[in-house]
Amino acid sequence: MPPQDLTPSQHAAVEFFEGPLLVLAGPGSGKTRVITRRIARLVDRGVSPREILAITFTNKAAREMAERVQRLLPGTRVWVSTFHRLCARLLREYGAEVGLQSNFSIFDTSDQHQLIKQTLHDLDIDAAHFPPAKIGHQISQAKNELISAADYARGFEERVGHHLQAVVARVYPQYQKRLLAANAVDFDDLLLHVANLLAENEELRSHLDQRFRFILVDEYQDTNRAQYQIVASLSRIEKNLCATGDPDQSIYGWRGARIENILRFERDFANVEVIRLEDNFRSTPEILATADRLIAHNRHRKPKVLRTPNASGEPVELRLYDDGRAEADAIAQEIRSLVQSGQRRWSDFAIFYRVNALSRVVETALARQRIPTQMAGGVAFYERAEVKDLIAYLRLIENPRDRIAFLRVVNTPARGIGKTTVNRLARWADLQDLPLLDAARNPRECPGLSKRAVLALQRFGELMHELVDRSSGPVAELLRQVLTRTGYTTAWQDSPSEDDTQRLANVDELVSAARQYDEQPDVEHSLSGFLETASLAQDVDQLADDRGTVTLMTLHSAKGLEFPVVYLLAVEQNLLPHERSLRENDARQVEEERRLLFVGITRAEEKLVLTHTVRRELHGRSLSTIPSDFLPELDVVSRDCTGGQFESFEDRLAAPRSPFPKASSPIERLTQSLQKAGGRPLLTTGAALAGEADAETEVNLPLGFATGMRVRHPRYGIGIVVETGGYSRHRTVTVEFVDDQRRESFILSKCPLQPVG
DNA sequence: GGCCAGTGTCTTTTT
DNA sequence: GACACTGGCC
Repeated sequence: MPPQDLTPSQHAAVEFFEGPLLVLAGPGSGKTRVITRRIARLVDRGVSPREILAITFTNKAAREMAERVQRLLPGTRVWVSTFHRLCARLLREYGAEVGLQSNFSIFDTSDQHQLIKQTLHDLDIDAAHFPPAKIGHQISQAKNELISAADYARGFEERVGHHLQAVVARVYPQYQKRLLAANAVDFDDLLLHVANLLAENEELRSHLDQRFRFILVDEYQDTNRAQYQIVASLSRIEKNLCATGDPDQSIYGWRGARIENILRFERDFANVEVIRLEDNFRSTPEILATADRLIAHNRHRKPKVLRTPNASGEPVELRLYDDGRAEADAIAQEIRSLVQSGQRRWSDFAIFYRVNALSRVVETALARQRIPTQMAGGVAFYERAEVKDLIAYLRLIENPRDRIAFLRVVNTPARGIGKTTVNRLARWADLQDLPLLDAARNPRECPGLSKRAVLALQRFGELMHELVDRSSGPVAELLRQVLTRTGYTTAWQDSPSEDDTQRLANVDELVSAARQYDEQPDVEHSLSGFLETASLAQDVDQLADDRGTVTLMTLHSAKGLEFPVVYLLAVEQNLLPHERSLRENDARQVEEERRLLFVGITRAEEKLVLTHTVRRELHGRSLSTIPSDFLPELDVVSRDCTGGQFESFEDRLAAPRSPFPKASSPIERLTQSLQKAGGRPLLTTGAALAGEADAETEVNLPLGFATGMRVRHPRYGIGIVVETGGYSRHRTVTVEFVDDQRRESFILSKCPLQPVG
C-alpha cells in the first residue's frame, strides 16, 4: 500500500532498490520529493549514507535536498552536489595524477579568455582575427565531448577543417599547457580531468565505483558527454544508477548537453526499470494544456501525457504592449495592485525573459513602483571588477602559480608596475619557467627593469609573502588584511560618486560572504573551499523563497523552480526563438528554444501571462518586432494593451492591425507560401536563399529578393528593398530601413536579411 | 613609463 | 549599451 502522500508511480520509484532506474518526470510531478524520499528509503534499508551520491543541477537544489534528507532522517548526511563541485572535490584529492596540486585555481570564462589571449600571443597569432571567446567556445565544446588537445590536433589533420579550427588545433595544446603551469583548470576541465582519471586509473575507478554504490542524477536530460562518462564509469560494478529528468526540458544543448543521454538510457544500461511520473501537481489545467500544445510541435521527442488533478483556474493570457517600457510598467502596476489588495504577496511573482538585456527595463519599472525584487544573475556578483580583484588576491595567496590572478592584481590598485614592466617580467619568467610571483620576488635578476620597477615589484612580492603567512585563519579575516595592506578601497572611501559607494558595498558584501562561509557549520573550512564556492557559484544560488520579493531571471535560470504567478516577457521572433537559433536553419536549435518556453510556462502554478510588444528596445536601438512563431502553437487568445502610441508592425506594412491575426500575419503568410513552395523552413536568411537558389538553377535566381520586398535585418530592423544588383553569389540588395531611413547595401549570400512579407 | 580618455566592436543562454 | 583597446598626454 503506497503511503497517502505518494502516487503509485512515485511510490514505485521510491521503493525500487537495486539496478538502473530511469524516472521520466514531467514538470511539477514531485520529482525532488521522490529523490529525497528514495534516498531516505535507501538509508532505511541499511545503505550507508556514505555510499550515496546525489547530483543536482544547481547548488541551491543540492543544499535543499541535503536539508530535506536531514529532516526525514535526522543526523543523516548524504553527499549532494553539482557535477562541477563533485569533480572539484575529487580533483583536490586525486588530481596529482593529471598534474594538479590540490590548491589548484578554477578559471572562469573571462580568466579563460585572458589565458587564450596570452596563448595566441605565444603562438604569434593575431587575436583581432581570432577572437579568444570564439576559440574558448571551440575548446569548451571539444572538452565537453572529451576530445583532448592531442585528439583535436590529430582529428584536425585528418579532416579538412575550417580555418578557425586550424587555429584552435594549435591553441588548444598550448592553452592546456599554460593552464597546467598555472596549476589551474577551467570549468570544463573539472569534468574532463575526472573523466580521464576514471578512464585511465582502473584502481581508482573501481574504488569510487564501490564507494558510491548508489548514484542519483537529477536533470539527466542536460548531462553532457563528459558527465555521462563519469556517471557510467562509477556504475559498472555497482549498477545502482538512478537518473531522473524530462527530455522536454533539455535546454543546455548549446553547452554540450546531450538530450540523447536520457533518450538512450535504456540502451546504455542493461535491465533498466523505467518509471513515468505524469501527474502534475503544480499547475492549473489551463497552464498545462498550453504547455502541452506547444511542446507537441517538437518532432524530436517522445510524446507524453501531462495531466493534473488541480482545479481549473484562470485562462492563460497573451498581451501586446507598445514597447518594453509599457510592458514593464503594466506588470509592475499589476503586481503592486494585486499585493495591495491583499490577493498576493511579492514572493508569489516571477518574471522571466530570454536574455539578460531585458531585465533592466523591468528592474527600473519595479523600482519605480517600490517593489522589492531579487534578480538571478544579470551582472553576477562574482563577476564585478572589485569582487574579481579581491578574489584574485585570495587566489594568488592560495595558488602562487595562478598567472591570471597575478596579472590582475599586480598593479591593482596602481602601484607603479605598468604594462612594460609586467611584459618584461613575464617574458623573463617564462624563459626561466618560473611562476610570475616567484619572478617578482627577485626582480633584480630580470633584465631591463628600471630601479623604480624593481623596487615596486619587490614591495609587491613582500606584500604577497606576508599575506600568505596569514592565510590559514578565517577567510573574512584574511580578506580584511588584503584590504588594509593593499589600500584597495582607499580611493573610494570618501568619494561622493554613486559608483564608488556601490563598489564599497560590493566589497562589504564579499567580506560578509566570507564570514558566512567561515561560520558555516559541519564543513571543513579552508581558503580553497571558499574559492571553490565563489568560482562555482550560480546565479540562482542566492535566491530565497521567503525574502518577500518579486523574482527576476532568465528562462534558463528558471529551470526547477515554481511560482504562483509567472510573467513571461518578449515572446517575439528573434528573441524567443532567439535569432541565433534561426540562423543556421537547424530545426534542433529551434526545438530547444521551444523547450525553453515550455520550461518557462510550466513554472507557473496558478497564473501565466505571456507578453510581447510592437517595438522592442535592444542593444540601444528600438526596432519593430515580429510575433514569435511559437504564439500560434500556444493557441492563447491575445489581448491588445497598446495605447496606439506607435504604429504597429502590421500597420506599417498596410496589413490588418490585430497583433496576432490567426492566419493573416505577414509571417504566417510567408510561412504558408514557403511551405507551398516545397517545405522551406519557416524563416530563412538572405544567405540561405541565395545558397538554395544557386543549388536549384543558375538562371532562376530571383527566388531571393526583389525590389519592393519587405525585409528585416537583425540590427537595422524592417526595411524595403530599393535596389538589386549583381548575379549569383555576388548579388547585392540595397535596403532602405523604415526606422531611420538609412540605406544599406548587402551582399545577398553573406547577409542576415530575412523576408517578412 | 604610467594613466586616462576617446574610439571601435560586439551583443544568448551558464558551469 | 557595455567593454576592450588604442592613442595621446603627463
